[in-house]
Amino acid sequence: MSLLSFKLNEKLYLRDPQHTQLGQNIIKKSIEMIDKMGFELFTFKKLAEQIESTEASVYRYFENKHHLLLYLISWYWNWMEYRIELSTSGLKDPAEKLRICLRILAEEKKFDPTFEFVNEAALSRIVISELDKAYLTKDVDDFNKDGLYGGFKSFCKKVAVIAQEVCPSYPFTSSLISSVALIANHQVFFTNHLPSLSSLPKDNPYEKLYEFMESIVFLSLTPSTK
Amino acid sequence: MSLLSFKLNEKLYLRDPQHTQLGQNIIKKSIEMIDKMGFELFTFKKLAEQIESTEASVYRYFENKHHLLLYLISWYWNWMEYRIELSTSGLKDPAEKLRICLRILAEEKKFDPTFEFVNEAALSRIVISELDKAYLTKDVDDFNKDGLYGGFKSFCKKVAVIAQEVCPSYPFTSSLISSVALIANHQVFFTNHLPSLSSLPKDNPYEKLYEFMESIVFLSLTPSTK
DNA sequence: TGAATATGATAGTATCGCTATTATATTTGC
DNA sequence: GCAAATATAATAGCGATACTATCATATTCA
Repeated sequence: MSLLSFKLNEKLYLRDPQHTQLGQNIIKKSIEMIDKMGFELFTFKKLAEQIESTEASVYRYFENKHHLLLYLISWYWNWMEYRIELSTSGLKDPAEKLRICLRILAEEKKFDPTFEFVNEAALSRIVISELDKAYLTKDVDDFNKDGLYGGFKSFCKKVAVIAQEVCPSYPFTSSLISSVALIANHQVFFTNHLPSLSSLPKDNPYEKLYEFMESIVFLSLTPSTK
Repeated sequence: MSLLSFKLNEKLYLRDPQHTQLGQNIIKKSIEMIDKMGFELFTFKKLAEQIESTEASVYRYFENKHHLLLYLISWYWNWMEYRIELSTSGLKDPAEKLRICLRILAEEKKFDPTFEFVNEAALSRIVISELDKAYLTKDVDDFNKDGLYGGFKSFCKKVAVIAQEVCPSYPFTSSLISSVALIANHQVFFTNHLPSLSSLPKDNPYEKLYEFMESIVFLSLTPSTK
């Protein structure tokens, strides 16, 4: 059992998967499977076969596969926020803190041994390709009321507060940060699959991605001398 | 029958829906239905009932509902490109042309009587909420090989060429334009449903959305005096 | 008018998303 | 250590989805 675990919104699950062996298996294996086959083809039945359990047992942890996806995505943004806290605590200069946030957003995600049952590299690929499907749904208002998007919203809020310190007079901080958080994902996807939509190098796009994001954010937050 | 029609990639459909009454009904009614119920709940069976035809007949026009969605999205970006051509032809100044492109991207979409059987207002809402689902799929590479994303890619290319004229030395033009094209959609969605992620006013976000996009693009393309 | 083509009507299949029931482990509280 | 509570397994079933197939009937147009 991991030493650290995140307190995720209780409406994301029926039974907390972090606290049982079966639950952790569900998380671990579903990340693997969704990464490999994509969310559409992933089903609780197939998952149950893989973890040698039953469909009914999985349904005791999650209402349905969409809630499981929301759980994984929420976990991801909690993890991202936790890493930003780790890396910026103690620092004073907001511009420096903001650069660290952008670095963390832009960099390639690697396995974090703090959380044994989560493969963050695979999870980040899931977030890249499934994030919008989780949010852009007709149920968005109900889900939002239940706080199911808390992870992403809290992450964006945290970065936006720092950005606002960098330039208190900029009028579009929330939009800028949520846009950049999404851009980080989209541009990686485009680079890999629709390269004509991207200006980043296919092998290791991450450094240039950071430059791109940094220039957008800091040009916006640094009023030019007119 | 409309005077104008777009030449869409032939792999998007099995039989060209623009050229028959049934085909136009399929387009018209599917836009209405997907807008109302969302793509997940939309099925060919329900569509067939609405247009008083049969499931089998619909399948003679489109391989499946995902291809129909790709068709609609492709049509949308063709329409957007056509409007940019209309509005910028004859103009010389690339900065002025680029501003017009951003205006068209940011503005609220209204019914265009040139194309009787397409409700562009509804279609634009579909593009806002379903675009990423259409692109972020495991089949992306196959679809791309067949040219099914041609509409969006061609649109972005056209705008990127103009942007490159504004600032030939900027290294991220393709990324900038594809990002801004997506931002336009996401920010409208966020404003309506997840307002804490947006800085735009809920009633009529379009004017501020334009300002936001304009500032990102022109700050990036206007090298500051360092 | 006859041949080709488009559409309608109907049926069928495998899978999906989910619920229900009952039996068997496993944990825990006393 | 035992009974009671709880978690999981095993199995079945239901309505809907995403198609495919077949055959009959319109419509068009050569």
